[in-house]
Amino acid sequence: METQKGLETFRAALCRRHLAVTSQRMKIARAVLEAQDHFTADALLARLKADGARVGRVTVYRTLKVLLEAGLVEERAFDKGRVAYERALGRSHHDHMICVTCRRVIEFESARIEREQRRQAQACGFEVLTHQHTLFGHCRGCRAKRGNGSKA
Amino acid sequence: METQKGLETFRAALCRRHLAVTSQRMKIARAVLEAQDHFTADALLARLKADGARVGRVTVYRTLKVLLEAGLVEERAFDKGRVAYERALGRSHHDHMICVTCRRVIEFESARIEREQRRQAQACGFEVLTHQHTLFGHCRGCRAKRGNGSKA
DNA sequence: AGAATTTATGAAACTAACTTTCAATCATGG
DNA sequence: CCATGATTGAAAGTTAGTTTCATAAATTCT
Repeated sequence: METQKGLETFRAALCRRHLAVTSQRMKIARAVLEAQDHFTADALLARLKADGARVGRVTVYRTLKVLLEAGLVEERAFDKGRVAYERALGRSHHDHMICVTCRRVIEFESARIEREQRRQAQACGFEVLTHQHTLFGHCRGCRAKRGNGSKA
Repeated sequence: METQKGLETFRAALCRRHLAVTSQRMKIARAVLEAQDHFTADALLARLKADGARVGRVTVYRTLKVLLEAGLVEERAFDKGRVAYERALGRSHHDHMICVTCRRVIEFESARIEREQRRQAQACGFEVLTHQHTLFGHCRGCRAKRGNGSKA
């Protein structure tokens, strides 16, 4: 499974930063690498606790930072005031559409957009590390339910 | 000036919502419509207070919400945990590159990206209301200063 | 005009999402 | 088995934003 590769990368990241491989850190990393969708730090903590792990909020945040810098998770700003995390390993880069009604998240990918984005950055002498591209609107389902007929 | 047109739109928005045109609301709207760059709600409040206006935080937030729904300002999620606002009137839509070192904000515009984005949304039956496209990285200046030579 | 009713305002209290602090715990080497 | 240093997490602090509610201002009624 991909998780194993991720855990190795995580170990290496800890090593590079002279941090010990502890059971808490490994548990958090494993939970993150196995996550199937977006999650908040607090949701992650809750899940770990529900699974009987003895970890604190602080350690979760600290470990997420390491995972982030190792490129194993990415941060998203879907809702204001809170950060959503998303596993980055084993998934191609993608962007998001958020339904403002039902909060559903639809992923999309466009090589054309990525290419044009790279061109734009290059023109400004800007080196892109990460990016976020999010569309907010109404998903098909919510449009069907109402507000669809007249205004498009 | 564009500000006048914005104030008219704001008045109309207040009217539509059966809200009175008060001096506080007008002062806030004027400050927003005259803002040249991105600002946070608290920074706006501080500026108004510095200018001698007697307004409270609550009224600022409430008024920003009206301005937002009237399309006169847009929200941005540049830094996590805080919302930046940006005047929307009299400016064409644009996206941003944020230098993670110096926090400089560079604006860019790409019809090609907008078009492709619309295509992607359409393919999913998604109706786009707003979007945000932000690149995080190193600006030309910060690249020149260091970390440029070897790694690209 | 003055009373009654409605609406707006903002200080203070609250909340949510983190972050910082620090005493206790744990691991490792000697 | 003790000393040293890293790790942990509870509790306190911080920040951005929201809710509550008493007061103030405006509007309507008579």
